[in-house]
Amino acid sequence: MQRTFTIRQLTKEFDVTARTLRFYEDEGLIAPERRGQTRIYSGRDRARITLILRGRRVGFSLAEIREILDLYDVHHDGGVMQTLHARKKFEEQLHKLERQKIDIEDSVTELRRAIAIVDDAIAKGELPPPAAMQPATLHRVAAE
Amino acid sequence: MQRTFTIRQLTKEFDVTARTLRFYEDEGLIAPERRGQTRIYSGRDRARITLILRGRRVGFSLAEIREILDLYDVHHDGGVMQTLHARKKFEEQLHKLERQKIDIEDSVTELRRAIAIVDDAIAKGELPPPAAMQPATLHRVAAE
DNA sequence: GGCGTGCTTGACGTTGACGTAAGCGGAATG
DNA sequence: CATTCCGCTTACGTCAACGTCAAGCACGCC
Repeated sequence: MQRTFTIRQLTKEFDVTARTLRFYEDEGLIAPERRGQTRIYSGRDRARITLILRGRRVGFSLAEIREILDLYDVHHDGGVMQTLHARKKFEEQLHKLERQKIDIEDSVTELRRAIAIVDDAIAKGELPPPAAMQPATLHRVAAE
Repeated sequence: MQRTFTIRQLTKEFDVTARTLRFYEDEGLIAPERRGQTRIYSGRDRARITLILRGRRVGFSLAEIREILDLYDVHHDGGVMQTLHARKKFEEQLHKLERQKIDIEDSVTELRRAIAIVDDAIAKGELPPPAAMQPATLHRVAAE
């Protein structure tokens, strides 16, 4: 099992450009070692990249992602207050995510409905009835 | 029950600025009527705004949102080919959302774990043990 | 008629998240 | 030894999604 990674390996694994990884470093999100000039990424760096990219996919800004990463870095110098503050921040992120989950589930059911309507129309009469689906779906949303 | 809305009503309801709604109009995402100069938003416009904002919250770009809205607008002039194409697009969006849902669920369980660790540390010995949580969580991710 | 208030249309500014181009430093390969 | 790959840095460019003025009309009201 490999303990360190080159920048190329990571760009291929995560499908991002080297520019992106260097940018994240400039922003202080990761801090790979150097052998001379060359960056050497550790497993920890790799783990952080995983978090960053997943955060990105679910719509977090880099600033928010930085906050989360910082929370994981609360170490020895942190008193109880610090720890409690971290806990609060974690919960905030949690709530945001759960809200997003609901949004996604709503969107999913809506898309399933739309697909079902399309399938129905195709199955029945080749061409779908003119205004069958667009008012139906949109006004259901409007009703809420 | 009211059938039309002013721009102010909608900005308050959705907590966005008027600039944002006008911007969406410039981008062709909504098309309110006019009484003279003034915009009059219909229930359909309102429904589309709901979709736009929900899309935004789950991380879609306006371009992607536009695509989805366009799909709902496939009407009378659409043949079977058009309809099938729409169906395909719907399914693409569906897959993207389901992928995001997994990302979110992963993040949620991770956050819950982190919170549990914090709580544990607080409950046991006031100050959390120095390097208890940060390597634990980050290396679990790295292990995958 | 003057005043404020709300809505309008430009046009330019801003922020985040990178892309792109130019040029240099090693190292490996023919 | 010259070339060809990476990789590095510095600096400017870009695109999306609005924000922020500036300036103007239409109105209701005192």
